[in-house]
Amino acid sequence: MGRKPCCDKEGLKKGPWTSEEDQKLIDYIQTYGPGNWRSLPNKAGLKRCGKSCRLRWANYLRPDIKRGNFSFEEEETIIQLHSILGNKWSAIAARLPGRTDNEIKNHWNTHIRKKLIRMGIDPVTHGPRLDYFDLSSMLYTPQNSSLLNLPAILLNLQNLLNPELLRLATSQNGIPNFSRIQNQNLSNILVNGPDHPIPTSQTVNQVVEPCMQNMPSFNGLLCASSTDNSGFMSNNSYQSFSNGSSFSTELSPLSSSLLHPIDSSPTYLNSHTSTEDEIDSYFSNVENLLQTSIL
DNA sequence: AAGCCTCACAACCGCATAGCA
DNA sequence: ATGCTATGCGGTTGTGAGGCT
Repeated sequence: MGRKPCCDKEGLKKGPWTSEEDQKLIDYIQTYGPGNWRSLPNKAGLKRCGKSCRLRWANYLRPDIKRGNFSFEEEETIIQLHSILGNKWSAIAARLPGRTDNEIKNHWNTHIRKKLIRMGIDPVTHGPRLDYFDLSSMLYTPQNSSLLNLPAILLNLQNLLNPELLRLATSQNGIPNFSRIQNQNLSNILVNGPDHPIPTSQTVNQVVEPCMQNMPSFNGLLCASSTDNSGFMSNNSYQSFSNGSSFSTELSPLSSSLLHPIDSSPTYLNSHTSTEDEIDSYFSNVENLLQTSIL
């Protein structure tokens, strides 16, 4: 004997709910409570299956649902939880009062996922994307001497680094020839960001680790910063950069202080929308600038 | 103005699982 | 222990709005 369908498909309405249907469902649930979803449609006078009623109530009609745009803190929380829980939308929703799993899932797929991709972060692993940018040509062109590598690396880290700490680190650690480049306005790019943002690259993780070994003060430089919803880097995201794309399995307390940016300046973490053409153009400009700065 | 395209979000579908008889 | 049912969950699809050509 096969499993009975959750509801009799005959004569049941599908598709968008009308305001009359919504009102019937609200009236019924306010009077009797949700109770048995299977029998609810008949009792409430709805030609819908119980599943559809439950979904409509849970995702749209429930009085405690928070509508409207996701805040920066909410997005940060989602990213952080997703890095730990994966696509466990209901578990994520449980930690975001007023948000439904469906809403979070949709927001992830339509907004957050794309933002992470634009930033060069794999939305599945929360580590650097391996298929997005190949900086090896930039780092190892014949014109490049090895001295070019670190500034190039740092340019690509500008999304991740607190500029003040970056300046401190570069001055304290005496990166060869870097001060000369700074004198030629490269520091402005590092600190203020270019007109267009650059995403984190596939090679960032590969090149940062040796840097970190040589420069212990780099640990702790990675920071989250944003003043609006346009750009962000979650704690786990930058943790994953700093420890080789693995992250703590222990969920840190989701206090707002943890999520607060170190620097509220909107300038250096500038990840507004950019096309791949713009990104290509940006890298081309950076390469030219570096070459003219050093030669 | 019309057709096409893209995006965001609501809703659906099928599977998993908990709970109960 | 087993089978059935209701509910929960996550992936996918459908639809409408807005932008673009």
